[in-house]
Amino acid sequence: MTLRSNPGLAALAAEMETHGATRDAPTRSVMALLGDRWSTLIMLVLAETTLRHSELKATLEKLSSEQAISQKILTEKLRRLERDGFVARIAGNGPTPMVNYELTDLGRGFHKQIRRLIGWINDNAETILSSRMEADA
Amino acid sequence: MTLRSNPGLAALAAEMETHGATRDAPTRSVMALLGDRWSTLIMLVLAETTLRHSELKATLEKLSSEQAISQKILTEKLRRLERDGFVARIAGNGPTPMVNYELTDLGRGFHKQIRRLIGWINDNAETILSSRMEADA
DNA sequence: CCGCATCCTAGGCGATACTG
DNA sequence: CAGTATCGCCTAGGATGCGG
Repeated sequence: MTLRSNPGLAALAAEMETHGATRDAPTRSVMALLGDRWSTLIMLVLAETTLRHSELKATLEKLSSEQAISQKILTEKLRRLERDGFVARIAGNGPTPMVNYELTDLGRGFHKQIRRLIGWINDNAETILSSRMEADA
Repeated sequence: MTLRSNPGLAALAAEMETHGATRDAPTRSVMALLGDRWSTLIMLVLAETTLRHSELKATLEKLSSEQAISQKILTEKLRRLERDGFVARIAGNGPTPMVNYELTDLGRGFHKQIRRLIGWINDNAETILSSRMEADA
């Protein structure tokens, strides 16, 4: 099974090698969102309702038993999701800051994929857990 | 939209909070595989063919334009995939080491999910890239 | 209320050298 | 060939304080 005989895999691998520069294939950088600490959870929350920055932070705090997200990271993650077009940032123009975040159509599409993925993992959780218990024994 | 009124999200969040201890819900730890440097690529390769450790390393090197995987990391990743039951390790009992790795049925199922995910990202790559270009401008 | 700058820590990852 | 041990880098993430 050489590289030459398998262009499909090579193409996939090439996509996976890119890291998010403007013109790079987005495969790897988008998949990285699934692995990081907050991005997925942020999208799960925003899929339910549009929220302001502070409300979003509070909601994540309620949902997160261990630790709250820092403002810095929340802003960072939202910026990144906004850059990719998954989240829209709507700033009010009053005297006091008032910034709303919501999923775009693209974000909703991605959210569906996330839910499907979580569904598969849940469907196979028993198998995975029993494998772990056997391995750790 | 309180936590109480939204048990579905709370359940999802709870799963996402766990980190891979033996009895934890596997959601988060499995999603983390999608984000790391090598796990996904390893599964893409093993989905095509069973390989020995050294062959796998060589294949990953060919596919990876930038950098090769270190022996240490390859072993580490394989151990983890094996623990979760995605990969099977088949050691020969001859005088010279001869260890084959292949996907399990569970691993093949997971691989299908990965391909589906990559497919969605590719289908939406144009949108994502144009969003990035606009954001970076 | 929102975001930025600074400093800090933990963990992923890699290079190298060494065993059976 | 397969795996382990040691070392060091780099970056995601967190704590805190300031500015608009």
